[in-house]
Amino acid sequence: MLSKRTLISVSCAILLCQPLVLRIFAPSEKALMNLSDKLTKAVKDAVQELFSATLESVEIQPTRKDFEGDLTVVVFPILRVAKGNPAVIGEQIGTYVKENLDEIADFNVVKGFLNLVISDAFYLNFFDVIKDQKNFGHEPEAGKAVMVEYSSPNTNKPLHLGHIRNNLLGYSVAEILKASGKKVYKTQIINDRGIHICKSMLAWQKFGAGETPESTGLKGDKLVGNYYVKFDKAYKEEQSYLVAQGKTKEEAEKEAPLILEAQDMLRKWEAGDEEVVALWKKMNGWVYSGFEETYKNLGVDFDSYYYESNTYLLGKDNIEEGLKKGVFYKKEDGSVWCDLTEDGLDEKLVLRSDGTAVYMTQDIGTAIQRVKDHPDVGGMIYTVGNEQDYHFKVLFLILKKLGYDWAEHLFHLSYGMVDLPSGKMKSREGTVVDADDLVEEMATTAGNIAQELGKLDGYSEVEKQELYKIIGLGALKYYILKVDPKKRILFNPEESVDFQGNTGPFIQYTYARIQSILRKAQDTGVAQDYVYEALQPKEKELIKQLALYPETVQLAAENHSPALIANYTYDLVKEFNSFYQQVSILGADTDAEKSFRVALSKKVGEVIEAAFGLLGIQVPERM
RNA sequence: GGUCGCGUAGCUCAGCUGGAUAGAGCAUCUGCCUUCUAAGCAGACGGUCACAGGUUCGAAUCCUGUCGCGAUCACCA
Repeated sequence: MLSKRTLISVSCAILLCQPLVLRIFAPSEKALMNLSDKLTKAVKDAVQELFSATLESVEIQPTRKDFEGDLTVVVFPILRVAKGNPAVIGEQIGTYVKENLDEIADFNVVKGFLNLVISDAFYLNFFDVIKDQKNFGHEPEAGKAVMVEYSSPNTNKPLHLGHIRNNLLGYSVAEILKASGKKVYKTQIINDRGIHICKSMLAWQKFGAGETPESTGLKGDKLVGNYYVKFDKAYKEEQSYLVAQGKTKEEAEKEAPLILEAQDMLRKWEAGDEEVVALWKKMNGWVYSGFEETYKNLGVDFDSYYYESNTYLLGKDNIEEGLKKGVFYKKEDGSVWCDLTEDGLDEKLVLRSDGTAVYMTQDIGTAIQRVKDHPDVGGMIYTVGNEQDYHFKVLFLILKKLGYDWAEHLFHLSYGMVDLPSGKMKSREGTVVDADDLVEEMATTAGNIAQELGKLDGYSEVEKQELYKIIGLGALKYYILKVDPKKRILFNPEESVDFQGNTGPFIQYTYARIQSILRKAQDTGVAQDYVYEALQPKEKELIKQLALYPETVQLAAENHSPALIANYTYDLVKEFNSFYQQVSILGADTDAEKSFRVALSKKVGEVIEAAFGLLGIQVPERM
């Protein structure tokens, strides 16, 4: 049920009450809307007229490939109001619908399925409507804004493959929501304070010998990450020493000088100690510029940043408020709790007995602060791994209890872990797949393949490198985004990501092919206008697939699932390649055919580009 | 142990709100480049949809239970 929580309840409602294949979202696409509505109405009328019975709803689905037809009416549910043989009833309804709707060219009945053939004229008309439409399938902004939080890294180590999934998902879902008609704010919360940050600071202070990104040539986040690892190593050594002296493991962990020093540093930081704060600023600055570079490489961006160093004290006032409202209660020791047992959850601490905040306190405060900062926000999406499912369940419930209207529209975009064949990635054990390295490797692989194929004559070295990066990133992003976010991903660095079949490069390749045709069409002066009447089967299939784009965008937004966009694009591209193979475009027999096919190819290219844009994947002119 | 999620072809994944013979890609095998880019197309092979019940005219899909994998159950974040 949680996964059904959605920010776009309006469009959701539209989708639910119109379970039809062809659905409309822009006024100019009325042709399609009319068809699904008309068909539903016609079937109802048929049942009324033939059987004097009233039908509540009509189940219509796309006709399966193995049967003749475009849309199929399932007859079985109709049997409830009209008793009889499904084949006969199907035949009767089919006859009625064909007689009463111009768009229905023919029909056939197989078992309880009434397959309807839609006229070429209808499809041609539809294509004519969308042909020159900019932003086909994307809706203009309307209603309340949505805030999408993603990335949210710690500033003590570089980004890795896990962050990549987070970033790609968050960015893509944000873009999909925009396309579905939402104003979106992309944001993150940067975990820039706390004991873990002090660890790398302390290690740098002790062992760093004044190293800087400039002096070492290392990216700032990498440099700081190294010191985080160094701290851990030295800390472990101290522990072994203490254990050798007879201390227990737990005692050693607590009493090692390094950890005590780090804790001392944290206290100083919280007290605003100038020297510590200066060091903190310097090292965080290094990390931020390192992150910026990675984000830029990945092609993701943000509209605002929230820093935990600013927000970690937030929420206490809200706890006070909650106490007054009776949402929370205080225990004898002064700690504050929220009782969620009636909701099937536990009691949750929201303020420590010493009055300090916990993670939950902060998240409550930050959520409220965000809406204050952005008054048009009506909901939020948190892109955070599924290990925090419980945390967000509790957070959302508490915010609801506190009575915020936007709390009804919070969604935890929970995703599965990215694991290696060896198991979990562990930064301390050096088993992480570094984000920058991976992006670079992907580009290198793309370059190797491209060189073998040798189709890039005339490209400069710079252009080639740029292209390799587009393809490499395309492969990586598609590989990650085509999987349902909920599922965990097993990533094997030994087996490189595919570049053939259901992959990003395959789709990019198709796009490049289309551009090649369009360039030639331009050069040879193919006419823009045409009069076309009879569609080839492959042409029809392509138009049908194009027609699915608008609803796919809405569905992806509703389900917060880039995977739906990826799958759609793959289907479109497969359809196009099949068409490309079977039907000659520039070598068509007549000018009308040629013009129509060029226009069709152009539109397919535009939709590929738009859909891939929603995944954050670029498309190349050649490859 | 409680709670949540996942389990579909050798591998990686689709399968919408229950509907027709469960679909793709990779891998293996067969064809197709003197015609628009072969990162392609066409085809073959491959599945007790984890297991057992139930609801239904109809279940991979919904319900219950079992098993397996993962996550989570802190005055950590």
